[in-house]
Amino acid sequence: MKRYATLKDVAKLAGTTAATVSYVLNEKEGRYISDETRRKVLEAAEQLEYVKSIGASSLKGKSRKLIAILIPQFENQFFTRIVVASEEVFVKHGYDLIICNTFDKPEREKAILNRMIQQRVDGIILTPTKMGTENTKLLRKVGMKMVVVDRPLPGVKDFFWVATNNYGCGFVGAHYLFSKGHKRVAYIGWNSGIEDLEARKRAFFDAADTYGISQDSLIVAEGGFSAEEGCRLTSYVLEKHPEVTAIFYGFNIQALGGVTCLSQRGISIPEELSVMIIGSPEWIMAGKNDFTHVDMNDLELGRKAANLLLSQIQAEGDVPFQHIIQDCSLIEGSSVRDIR
Amino acid sequence: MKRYATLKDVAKLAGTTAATVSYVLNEKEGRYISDETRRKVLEAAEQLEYVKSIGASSLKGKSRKLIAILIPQFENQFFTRIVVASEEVFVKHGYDLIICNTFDKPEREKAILNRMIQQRVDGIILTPTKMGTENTKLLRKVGMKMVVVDRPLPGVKDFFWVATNNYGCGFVGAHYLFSKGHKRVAYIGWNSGIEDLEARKRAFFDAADTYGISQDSLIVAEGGFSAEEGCRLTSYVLEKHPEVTAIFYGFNIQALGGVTCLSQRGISIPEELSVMIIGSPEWIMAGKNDFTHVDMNDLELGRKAANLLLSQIQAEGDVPFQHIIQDCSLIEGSSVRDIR
DNA sequence: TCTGTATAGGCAAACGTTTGCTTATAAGTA
DNA sequence: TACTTATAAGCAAACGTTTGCCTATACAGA
Repeated sequence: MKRYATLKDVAKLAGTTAATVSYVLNEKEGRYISDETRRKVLEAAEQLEYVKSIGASSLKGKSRKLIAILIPQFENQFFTRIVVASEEVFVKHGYDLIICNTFDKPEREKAILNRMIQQRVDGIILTPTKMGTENTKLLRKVGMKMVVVDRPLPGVKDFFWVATNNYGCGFVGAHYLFSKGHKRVAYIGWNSGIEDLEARKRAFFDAADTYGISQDSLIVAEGGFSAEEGCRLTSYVLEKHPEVTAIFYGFNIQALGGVTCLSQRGISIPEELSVMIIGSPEWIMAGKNDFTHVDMNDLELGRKAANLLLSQIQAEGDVPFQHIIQDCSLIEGSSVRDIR
Repeated sequence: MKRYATLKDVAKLAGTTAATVSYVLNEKEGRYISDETRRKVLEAAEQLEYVKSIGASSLKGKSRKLIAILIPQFENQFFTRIVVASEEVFVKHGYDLIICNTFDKPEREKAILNRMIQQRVDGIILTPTKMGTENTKLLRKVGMKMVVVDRPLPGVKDFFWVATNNYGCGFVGAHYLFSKGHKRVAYIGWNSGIEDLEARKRAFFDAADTYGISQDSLIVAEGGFSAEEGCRLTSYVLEKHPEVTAIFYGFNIQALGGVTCLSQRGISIPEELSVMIIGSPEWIMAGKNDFTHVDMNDLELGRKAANLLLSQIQAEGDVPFQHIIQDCSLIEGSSVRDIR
């Protein structure tokens, strides 16, 4: 690889000094530059294909113009949408995005966060793993600008948080099912070990309660976060609890495996079984599919997170901590039968 | 934001010099360090929460450990899969990924590429827009390590290329349709202005030819790259050419809109109309969907691109240019009726 | 005692920018 | 003429690393 031209190279060709070149190229005011010099500098820079090194200029205190975003699941459209939406905001403000996949593994998260500090990024958007509080300790100590998305940092008092109202999502979905007369309902979920996500399940029980449905008629099946697990859990429910009339999927990746599994078994939705899902992956309304689901407005979540981070970065002093909890909305499809 | 501790800070606390600290922390051999000094340095670094600045060290000729990947459509799973797969490879080798969305807009591409040189990334993976040849001129001149993915750089002789055999994809899909007895078939595609992608359409005609089907019985409808356009084009075909028995979608995003539109119109697949699609987005086999399609092995494409870039980066001298063209495979679903 | 070598670590230049300080000329004003 | 001010641009330090070069001590062998 060839060497990049430096300010000095340009200066030499233009018959001036690096300082002058720097002033010309950065269009800094407060310094007098003759038209003649400006022209020569511009010409020389052009000819040598000069491109400044952000690394070097950031040494002098300039911003690196880099934002890092860490998400736990790249295969989950909920997160890729957050990325897309925030990227749009950042790019508009001249920032580039380093996107990393933690695979929900705490060690990966720790390693990546450390590298992001090494890169001296201007800010971080993070959906923490279950070790997030521990892993962000250093970030919080050095005062790295950070916005936490989706899941909170348990035990931490002050942080910027943009999230979905998980309890609300669970409640609105479950409520709809019960309102259509379903009494034997199974909740399929992810045993993530992440407290905040459990709210979906709690809401499910609470919604049942408002309909006077006892816990005994409710089934809960939890397992790993994958389509395969979704299929396995679904099969389990079908076999052990043939009496259920509806399944409530708390997580869209499991739902994907689950409903595909149902179709393959020839179970017709909603005639034989009703289905409700939290989340809005593309497939949910694609082609022959038309699932009733709870939308979390993923894109808006991403935009809010990006703007919150930018406001921190651009602020002179401290910005007061903020928690933005976004509500969800129920999208009615044709996967829930009215059995009243 | 607090100042990060520097080598000097650590050195002062440990009672030594920056040089020694650097040697200790980088575990460089060839320099004698007493256990006592090492201990003190490590302790001081720990205490001050020292994190090295990659920016500064890259000034001294060290790699920045950054790879950029530019894709044109973030909402297209074909590309996000390439990103995921290559990320895994890169991270394993200690590289971070800057992921950017060009939105298929040449100006964006140009601006982003320029910023990537400013960031002095170690290499770039790029799916070029139609102005790619022009926009990568500088990159090629400065000898930036680069792998082009999916679409070629027309007019450029030497570049690393990892792509799908677009002609092959078109042929295998079309061939299958004709083999099932379809004679009046519509091809719905994207008028991208990108030569290489046109191969899909050419293959469609060629496949028809091998079955002795004349051009007159074939329909071509082309438009923009979006689900909405897919729906519009589909409606157009249905209305203007009710005689078609099958639709061949050349691009998955258009297909999404198209088949959803078909379902909403109550047209049953494959009883009333057969459908073939190039690409394997998640929805294609999800839930009630089971579309016959042409798989491009997106993940493998990403892995190959990443490895090709790494081999360039790690090589001492020049690596011979390479074109890797990957074949596709037909996945049989239930969306094509046998009407022989 | 002298030389050689293994061990330990300091000093300072360099990487490519940015910017405060300084100098030099020309033109305007008292 | 002397003093100010506007215009133009050079010099060098600094940012945080890395690394070649040098110095110093200790101990071994001759």
